[in-house]
Amino acid sequence: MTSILFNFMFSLSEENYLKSIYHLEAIHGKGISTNSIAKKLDTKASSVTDMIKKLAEKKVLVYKKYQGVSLTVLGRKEATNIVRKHRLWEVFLVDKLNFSWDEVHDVAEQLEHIKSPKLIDELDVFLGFPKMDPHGDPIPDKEGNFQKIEKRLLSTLEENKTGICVGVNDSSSDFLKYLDKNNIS
Amino acid sequence: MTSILFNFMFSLSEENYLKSIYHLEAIHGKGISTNSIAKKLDTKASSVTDMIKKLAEKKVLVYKKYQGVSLTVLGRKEATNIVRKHRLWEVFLVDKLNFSWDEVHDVAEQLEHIKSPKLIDELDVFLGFPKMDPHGDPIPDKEGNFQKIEKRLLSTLEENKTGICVGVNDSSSDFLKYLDKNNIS
DNA sequence: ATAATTTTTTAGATAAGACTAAAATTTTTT
DNA sequence: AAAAAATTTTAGTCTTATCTAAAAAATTAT
Repeated sequence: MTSILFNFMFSLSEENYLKSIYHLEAIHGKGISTNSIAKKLDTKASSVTDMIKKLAEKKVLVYKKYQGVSLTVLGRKEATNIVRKHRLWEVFLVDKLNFSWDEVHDVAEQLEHIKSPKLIDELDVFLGFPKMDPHGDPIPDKEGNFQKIEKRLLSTLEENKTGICVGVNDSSSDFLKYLDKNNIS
Repeated sequence: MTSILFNFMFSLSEENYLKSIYHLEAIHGKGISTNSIAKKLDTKASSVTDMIKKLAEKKVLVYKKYQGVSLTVLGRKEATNIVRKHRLWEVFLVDKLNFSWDEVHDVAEQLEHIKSPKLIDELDVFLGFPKMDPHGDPIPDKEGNFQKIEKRLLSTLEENKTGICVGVNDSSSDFLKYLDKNNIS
């Protein structure tokens, strides 16, 4: 009685692979290695090989043995939509349910897999079409477009100069608490 | 990389079994048959036997071969919490996201499995501690208590008498549309 | 350029949750 | 109270997504 997946739908696991590859491509460009995916998902390289074969058959990525993978247009569209859902849910949790920014990640990881186009579009309306999530990352719109935000590392900011902190790279609970203690929000 | 379940947590499938048995007990009392569970979950009796053995080991129900099952206190607590989550999400969808009452069921089926005590408690606060879902069914509170509501069938209502429609037994989309057409809301 | 190391893939195994077919048990009918 | 029918359980198989161990290929070092 495990719920049915249509051809154009993806399992929880497939979605997590797509999202990870998407994030890795954003940093390292095309041709993501098996090992880096394994590290990101805290799994074994052999598991990754199995899954990317399956995802290649589903036309969401291109795979050639020993040469890493790249998302197709379809795969990137799918991944972007998962990111959109994740970030909209984070806004909901912080703006409406009194979550702090260091608490939202695990719950959003679950909520991002809920399948209902109407749900996410209405959530977008309800939240007032936010452009950024609580960590300062951009939220893709329905079509997958989002604004790039000019960001630089706090460590490259000169002493006594000021800036607006719009996001963090390390969203671990510990690091976010450290920022709170130093009045960076 | 399938997400980890702690001992006190239940898989998607386990939760669906608990919920079904809970609903069957509400109608038929203790001692729910293998076949009735199979029908409710649209699965095979042999699959049910496997699962109820597993759930009996986890102490959420009592099972004796050929004699059906009954929820334990722990099992009922777990099931009630799933029902609470389902119905709170239904209220959210209707009150905040412009869903109509005939659209909420499938999405709530997914949302009810999100694991986060804070999420559901804050959602309860955000919605103003609703006592009823959009179908007129009671929403259990944090402790699992809820008010029983006096309900009778519309078919037992005399002609030209009026009443307040608080719920439906058949929540299929077609039936709910039929009600809309006849101005019953 | 060959040896050592690292990465990736293959092969085979496992666990959860479902299935089919057949056996066991209970219930109903006569 | 037997026989027939229905229900439930067992036994064995399948799929998905994982794993370990070993083989293959690519990369790095000497």
